[in-house]
Amino acid sequence: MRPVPVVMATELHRTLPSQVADWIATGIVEERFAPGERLNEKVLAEMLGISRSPLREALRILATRGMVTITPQRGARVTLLSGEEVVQLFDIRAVLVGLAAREVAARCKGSLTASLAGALAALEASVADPDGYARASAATALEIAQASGNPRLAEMIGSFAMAIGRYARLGLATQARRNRSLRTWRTLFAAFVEGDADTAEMLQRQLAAENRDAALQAIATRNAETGKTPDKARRRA
Amino acid sequence: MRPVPVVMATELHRTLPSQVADWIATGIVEERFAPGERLNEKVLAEMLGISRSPLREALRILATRGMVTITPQRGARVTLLSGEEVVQLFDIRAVLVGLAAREVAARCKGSLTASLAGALAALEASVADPDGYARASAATALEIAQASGNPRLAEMIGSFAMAIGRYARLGLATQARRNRSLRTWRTLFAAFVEGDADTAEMLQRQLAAENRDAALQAIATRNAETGKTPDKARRRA
DNA sequence: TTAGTGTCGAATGTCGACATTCGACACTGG
DNA sequence: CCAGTGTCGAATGTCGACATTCGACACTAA
Repeated sequence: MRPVPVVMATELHRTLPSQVADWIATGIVEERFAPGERLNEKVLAEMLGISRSPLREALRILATRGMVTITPQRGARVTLLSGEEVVQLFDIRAVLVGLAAREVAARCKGSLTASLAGALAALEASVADPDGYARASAATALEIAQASGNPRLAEMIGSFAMAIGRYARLGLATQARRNRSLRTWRTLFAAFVEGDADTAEMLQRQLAAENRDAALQAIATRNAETGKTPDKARRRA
Repeated sequence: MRPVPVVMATELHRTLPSQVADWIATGIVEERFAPGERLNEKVLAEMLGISRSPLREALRILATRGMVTITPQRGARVTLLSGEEVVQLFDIRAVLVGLAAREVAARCKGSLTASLAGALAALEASVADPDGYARASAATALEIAQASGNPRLAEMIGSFAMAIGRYARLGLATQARRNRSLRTWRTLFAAFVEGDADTAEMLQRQLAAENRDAALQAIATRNAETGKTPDKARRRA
């Protein structure tokens, strides 16, 4: 098999493991790697034309983002979450974005940042497109996180977005959900300009909770259609 | 230099990088490695009698815990946090333990778990001992996190405890602070048995915020005595 | 004296190979 | 026919060596 030229040798601005991690992450998001799928080190390394060392580091990076699960002596798999675990991750994410919203409200009192305004505009523009709105929603949360002035918080929220993005999309599949979501976003941004930190945190957590429930329901529906019990179907690919 | 036998070859229950990570982490907590100190891969590997491969993985593990900062092409250092960064980490930790407290209140309504009761007893018993109380405090937070039924949350709170433990100790150095802290703990546990999730979250966040402020003040005091501006003194060891 | 530049050394990044461990399949005995 | 066991294969874990890059020091010129 000839190496796939996804990693440019001339692209010097990032380290090799980091580039590889992003490539695999993109593959996971684009569903080229299925949840639960085994990630063979040798195969992937040869596919990319690199050694196993940087590949292993890439897998570790993805493990910290929660996108890959590494089991000692048994290798790495694309993380497959049970319904319960999805709920738990959504809950953690909810309080994190709540904190970010609180900080933004305390900072942006009076006027909105250009990037925040742009994020809201993107939400308004994409409300009819399920996939686009999901992307805009995640981008807005990340924008808020970055505007919070807490880099570590932004990093964590970004990681969660990657890990549960697949499930977040499920929760925004219907037009009714997106309409309701957009309304809450508008109220949240209003709280930003008013500098109301408590309300901002509450709204952001409410939004995350709604997304959680909608995603969970979508998962349950899908499982009922597929006839599977994914909580137990976590062995073998 | 003869290898230091800190890693038992017969200890099979954990992987080598994990053991090495814990050994270094212990060294950091016990201040055998100073904040900002360079961690030379070759030196450490020879010191432990292992190769650089497992050592590098250990450093990556510590990086995910926030105890070590890895800069590409420049190696790993023991994380040295500025006052601002300490505040930011405390803020994130505050909402995480708040979520844990909320879950515990929803679950433990009526009666306390044995381990939770034990944690409170340990707090009561160690209120006169600064270091002991700090340990008991961190242990209690971790106990609550584990009792929340959210493993990922518990893992994250544990990581934060390791990363900011040094600073948390500073905030509990005075008897007055410990007395006030213990009073809040008592109220929090009362909220647990009453099943009052909102109050539990509020109290836990309040406790974390108090610890944050006390730690920050202690840092400022220490810096004034040392005559340093640590926010800028982050270069070289 | 100082700014700039070149070289040197050391540390990290990467690689290929060997060692070890786990899972699967087949075989044997009951 | 089934349970148990042994062997085999493949994948991960570890290692030592080479390649590359960054920082430090010394040298030169203005």
